[in-house]
Amino acid sequence: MYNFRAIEKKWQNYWDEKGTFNVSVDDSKKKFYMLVEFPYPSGTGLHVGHARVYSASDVQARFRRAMGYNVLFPMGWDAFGAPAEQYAIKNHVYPALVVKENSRVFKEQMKSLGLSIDWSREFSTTDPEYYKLTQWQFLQFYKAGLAYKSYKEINWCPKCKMGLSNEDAQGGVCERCGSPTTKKLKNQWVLRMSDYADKLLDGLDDTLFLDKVKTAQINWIGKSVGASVSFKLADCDDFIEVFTTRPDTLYGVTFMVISPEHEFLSKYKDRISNIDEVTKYQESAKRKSEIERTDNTKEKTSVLVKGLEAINPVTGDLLPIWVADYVLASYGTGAIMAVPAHDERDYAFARKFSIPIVPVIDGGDIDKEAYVLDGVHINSDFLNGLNKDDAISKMIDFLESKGIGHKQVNYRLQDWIFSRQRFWGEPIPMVYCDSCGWVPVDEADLPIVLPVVESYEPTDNGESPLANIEEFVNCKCPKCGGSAKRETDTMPNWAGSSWYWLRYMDPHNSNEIASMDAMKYWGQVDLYDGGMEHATRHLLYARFWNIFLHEQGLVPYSEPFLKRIAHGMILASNGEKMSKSKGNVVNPNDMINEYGADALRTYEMFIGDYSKDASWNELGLKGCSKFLDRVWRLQSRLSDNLGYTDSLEIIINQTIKKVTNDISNLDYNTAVSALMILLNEMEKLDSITRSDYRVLIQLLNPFAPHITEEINSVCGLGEELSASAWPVYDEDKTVSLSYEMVVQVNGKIRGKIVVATDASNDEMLKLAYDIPNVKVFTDGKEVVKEVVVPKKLVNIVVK
RNA sequence: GCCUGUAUGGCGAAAUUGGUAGACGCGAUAGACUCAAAAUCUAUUUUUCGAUGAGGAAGUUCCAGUUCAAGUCUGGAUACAGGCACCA
Repeated sequence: MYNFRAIEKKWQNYWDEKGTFNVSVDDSKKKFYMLVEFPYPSGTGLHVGHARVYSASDVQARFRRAMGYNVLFPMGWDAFGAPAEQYAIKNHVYPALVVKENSRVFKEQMKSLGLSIDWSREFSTTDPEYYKLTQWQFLQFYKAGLAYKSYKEINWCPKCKMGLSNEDAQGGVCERCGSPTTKKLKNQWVLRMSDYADKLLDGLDDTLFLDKVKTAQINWIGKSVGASVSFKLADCDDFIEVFTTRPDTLYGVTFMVISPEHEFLSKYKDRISNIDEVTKYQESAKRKSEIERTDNTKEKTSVLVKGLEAINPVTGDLLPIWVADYVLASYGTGAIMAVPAHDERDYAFARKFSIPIVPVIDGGDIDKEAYVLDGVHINSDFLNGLNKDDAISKMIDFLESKGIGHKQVNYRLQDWIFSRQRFWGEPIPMVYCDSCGWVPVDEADLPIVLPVVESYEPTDNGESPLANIEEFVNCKCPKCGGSAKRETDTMPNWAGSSWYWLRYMDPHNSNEIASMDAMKYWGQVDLYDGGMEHATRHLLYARFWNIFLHEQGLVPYSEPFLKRIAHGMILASNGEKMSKSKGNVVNPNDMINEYGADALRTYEMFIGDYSKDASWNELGLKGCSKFLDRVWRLQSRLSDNLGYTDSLEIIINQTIKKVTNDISNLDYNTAVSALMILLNEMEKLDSITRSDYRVLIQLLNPFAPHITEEINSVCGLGEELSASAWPVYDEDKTVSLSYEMVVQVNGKIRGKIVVATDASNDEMLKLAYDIPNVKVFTDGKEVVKEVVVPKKLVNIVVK
């Protein structure tokens, strides 16, 4: 066993002292920007899942460097958020100190992995110099009219006095303290992201995101084309507006459903005879999450709103109005027209509450189930006999002519609620003045710094802990100079991560996000690696942010990321998620101590398809450590000769080709396997040349940078690997002169024979028929067909 | 529930995208070296019939289908994973 501990330390110190991986703008070189989602520096330290992702990014960075690129491979910390705040509340420590300590540990661990990061560009989203610019960018959103205040509901735990995510409020119970949660209406800052829905959709065409990532984004935006229709209330000159993708089924509407949050319930409370029942239902809805509310396996609950009725605009029929929580206030108008004959949910609802079902599309048997397929219209007056598309456009024309509806595009994408009632986030730089209203902080007064205090206890009324800190809250109005109060909401965790890749390009610039020169040179992120769990929100927020900055002339590209990929997770050996509570977390430090960083990196690359989850198995790591040991011991076979050994020439060229392609395609596991095969071949020989050895360690270098650099140095094989060009292969020398041809009869293998690579189809057939075992299956049979696949196989079809 | 993925030996996996299923690694078994062990090396290792040979049969979650040929394509089912807007 070679002394990996000393070797790894030696090269890590060497790279550190020399600044080997620090880069600067260099117009003479093409650039490659390798970005990986920066971590939240938790107190538990790095996880082997992190190690896989950063190792893979490092393989890519080292490979691209060898390919001649000027590679930007930076790292930083996404450190605002609840965990640091919770820790701070409990231990009365300023959260910045927690962040400092945690990120120090993370950095140390990353260094011990031998990552080729340019550490001169490190920052944390919690640095005042950084969040000053985050605040500045918020002001640009505000000044462009994209930030507004609006009342939005949040999950609320009355005991913890905290806003909760849906996950933390699952089943109407606070995950932290177990007490029942409710909803609270808060006046929140919101960014007008839905205005960018089409831009976010169209921009995807200019990217090379993985298809599943694109699909996730497209579905999240959820564009649908339909119509807005106004239903007049009976006895009243007011209208319920609905969005529907099927205005052609208007003749089949027999009732309407509104969400418990619908404004008419309070507006007309005096006319609703069963208002107590309705109010009770509204309360129960507050305890449910949207997932529970829209779960189709659960029985629909609903209350008839007595005293309010709407009128079907085409039939003139009176429509009962129901309130039900499966209708969400956040989608469309918070009200729907129900067509029970042709919608499964409406059908189940109508059946349960004995509401009439009127078929308007021919087909199916509506006594049994809703008919959701296409057909011609019936019972629909002027639409009768038309197909779906024609009926939709004719109905929209009709609605427009009557002034009670119009064509409309609807999005699932909502505006971005940008307020959090937390201490540990970027303060939103706004001031409320009784005479001037909301006023933005003067840009020159940024950053609005988080105060250093002893207690971060939450408030009783749902305000941020900042609201308790008077010296923070009280200020002068930037406009009139009168006394005013600061906004105490802070920004969501997503804010700091919505522009961090720009900052890496010019991290010490104190005047602007980054200089235009730096942003033009480093350009778009060439490869952005992150988890699938961030493929919707983070990626959409970041793209929205960047598109906006581009429109403001602040950044040179509209789309920030050229290619976004998604890696899998590392699971415990039993396939469960690793978590502290289950006690199954594997610490990379322990693995590095026992097997070395090179072995850990190689194993994590070899463990399986990078895009898929993989279960941890220490025996696999042991195997990779053995592999590196064998590479080390190959030194004993090293001769003084140069040039590839004749018998290795083809496999060396094949391996260069395979490893090059595999790393480019992120097929790290098969690249490692190809290197193992090459090593197996070399070990069969008594001696290998210096060129043989050098090419092996060059190809292995991105995976195991320390041991390869050491072998290269002690054997004097050539220039330092981190400064060497990637080996090239000769295509002609990747193909051998002969191959094993497969012979099938009726698709079953009946023989194999070695054939010259350049054999003609006729020669292949002749050799196939000559095989004794093939004769057994063809003799006396009629040959129906002969299939010849050059350089592969022959299939003889007989009857 | 909805959206998106995934499913291959005892285990992690591969398969040039319709052309030899199981490369490579782990584990296991047997052997060499050793007083012995570890380490290392060699051989075997999908199941089954056959004699440990030649060879045959079955086999990529399940059920159908397309094709000379299906892990790969089509339709349906099941299970698991990720996301569902204040976890990061």
